[in-house]
Amino acid sequence: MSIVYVDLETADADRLWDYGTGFVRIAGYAVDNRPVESTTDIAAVTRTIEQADLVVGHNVLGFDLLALERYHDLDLSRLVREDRVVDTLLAARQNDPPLSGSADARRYNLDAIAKRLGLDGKITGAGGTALKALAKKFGGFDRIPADHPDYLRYLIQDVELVRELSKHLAVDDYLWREHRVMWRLNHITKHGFRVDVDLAERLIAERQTRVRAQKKQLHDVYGLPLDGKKPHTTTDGKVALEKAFIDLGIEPPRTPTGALATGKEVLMGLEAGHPDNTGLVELCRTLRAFNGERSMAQTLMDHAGKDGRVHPGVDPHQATGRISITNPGLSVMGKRDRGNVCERAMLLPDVGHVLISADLSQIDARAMAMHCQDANYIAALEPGKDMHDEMAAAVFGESGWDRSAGHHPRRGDAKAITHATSYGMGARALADNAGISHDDAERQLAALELKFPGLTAFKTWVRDDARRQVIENAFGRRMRVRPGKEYTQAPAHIGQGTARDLMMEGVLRLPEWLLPGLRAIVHDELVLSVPESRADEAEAAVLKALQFAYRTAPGKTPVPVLADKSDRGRDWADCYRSEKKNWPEVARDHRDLPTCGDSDCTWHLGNEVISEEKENAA
DNA sequence: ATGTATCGCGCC
DNA sequence: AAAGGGCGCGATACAT
Repeated sequence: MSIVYVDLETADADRLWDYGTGFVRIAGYAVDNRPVESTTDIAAVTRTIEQADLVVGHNVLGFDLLALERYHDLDLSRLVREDRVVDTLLAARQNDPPLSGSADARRYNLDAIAKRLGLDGKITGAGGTALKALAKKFGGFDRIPADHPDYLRYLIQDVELVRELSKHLAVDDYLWREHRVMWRLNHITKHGFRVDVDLAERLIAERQTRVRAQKKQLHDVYGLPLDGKKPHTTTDGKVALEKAFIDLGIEPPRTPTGALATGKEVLMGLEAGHPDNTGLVELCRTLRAFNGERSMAQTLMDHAGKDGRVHPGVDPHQATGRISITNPGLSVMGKRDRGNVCERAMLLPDVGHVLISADLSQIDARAMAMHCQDANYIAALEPGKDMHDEMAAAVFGESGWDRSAGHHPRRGDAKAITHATSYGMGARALADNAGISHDDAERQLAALELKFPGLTAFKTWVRDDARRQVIENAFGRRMRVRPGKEYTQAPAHIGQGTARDLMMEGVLRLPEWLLPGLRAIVHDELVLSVPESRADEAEAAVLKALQFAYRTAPGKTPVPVLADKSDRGRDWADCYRSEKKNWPEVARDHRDLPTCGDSDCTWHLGNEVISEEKENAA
């Protein structure tokens, strides 16, 4: 059994996909207990890795081995398939799971882990690690002399840290599965998502025009500063806004910390509360329009490489295991608002391809059902039933609902209640969320406890279990719960964490030919670019992979996992043209129209501006 | 100069 | 006693 510990020094890590030959500069490696070697003969190290029984390194599946695969023909697929890779980053997270929240994000770099284990941390230099200092001194990571003694010392120390660290990390079955999962998902990074650069640049220009006009209005009418990107959040801007509110006879709204609040909810609340105060309504509307301006087009362009694609990172760092797609953050692109959903039109299938998408139905609820085994809850998730209809019937009664005619009249309220049952929402939040009275909310929460006794008992159990701080989901993922937050976090982590792994089960079931087409994963949704000629076959294969029955253990009642597919899209927004049929502009076809009669249309706004300008000129 | 916190937008 | 959870990104203010 030979183990190779490995680390690479490369050009700027952000340029993995478009740097070209020479990206990998030096490799450091050690075989078993032998001394660490460093070399610029990357091909030789690649062969050493391929021949090893096991290769171990920090974030190797997310970076180093991807680089060797891209530039040095490493057969990574085979290494992973044969369980011959241990990524110590993935292992560290399973051994010592992260808390939720940003405060825990820095616990998993090699330096921090080493120090926790009582080992020496990384060599430091001026302004951070020795490596950063060198890059600064020589003008870039790719300009550090490959034989610089500090450079080599840094590399060698990292390999030694990895080797030492690996002795402290357990490898369980879940972790082997996780390596196969991440190898699959990293196809998203590897192939990238094609960007409609012309459209992005057009949207950037249109936004600039809009924002300039809004800033001028805020300046002229209320005295806000003109400079800066968000003048209303600057100190001077807040002073001017507070004065504006007071002049309008309104006490300035505050955030919990006492700062001036300018968020959407607050402003809409003010508008609704003072409909006759026209000056106030005007101010709130102007601020809301300005707040709503985001720069997704700019973000996409910032991350687009020479290949005209973005290669987002796929990071499973969340406390529940849920996956973040970052740089750019595709998981948070707009979908609910009419204007925002069209931002997705900037993302395209490959040439000759279409985009397809499929999402899992109420997957968090199914995850809870598997764990709690509540008969009523499982029954509500049977194929052909609608969870929210069943929930509405459970709490509001069957009266007024004709099952054969369609949805329960209070299905909308029930959606919030489904979440309330899983995540420990209180009566107050439920009342706000569902638009019902506090008393009603209390009654319904109590009714749910009776209707779903198994769910209630499971939540009690897992809250208690979470006092050990680390709980396990159905697949064996370990998740940390913040002490004191067991009541809400423990059930939530089970729901989200198991939902995550049910989606990954689907990912593992995808046929290999589809993997290069993976473009995004948004928690319960997969997006793929597939050849137009094979779209039928691809859709069938994706739905087959994502749909199965799952039970958490032998003898337990299985719960079906169900999926729906979207439309085939010529861009990502186009995938949702049926789902958003009230917004015709979501469809790609609509963009090809020379004009449309809708004054709020995203695509034909430009025409209108031009005609207004013409009128002004005349 | 660099890192952290806060706010507010967005997503599931 | 009461309690929805999990995130990313950008702009700004502030500390070091």
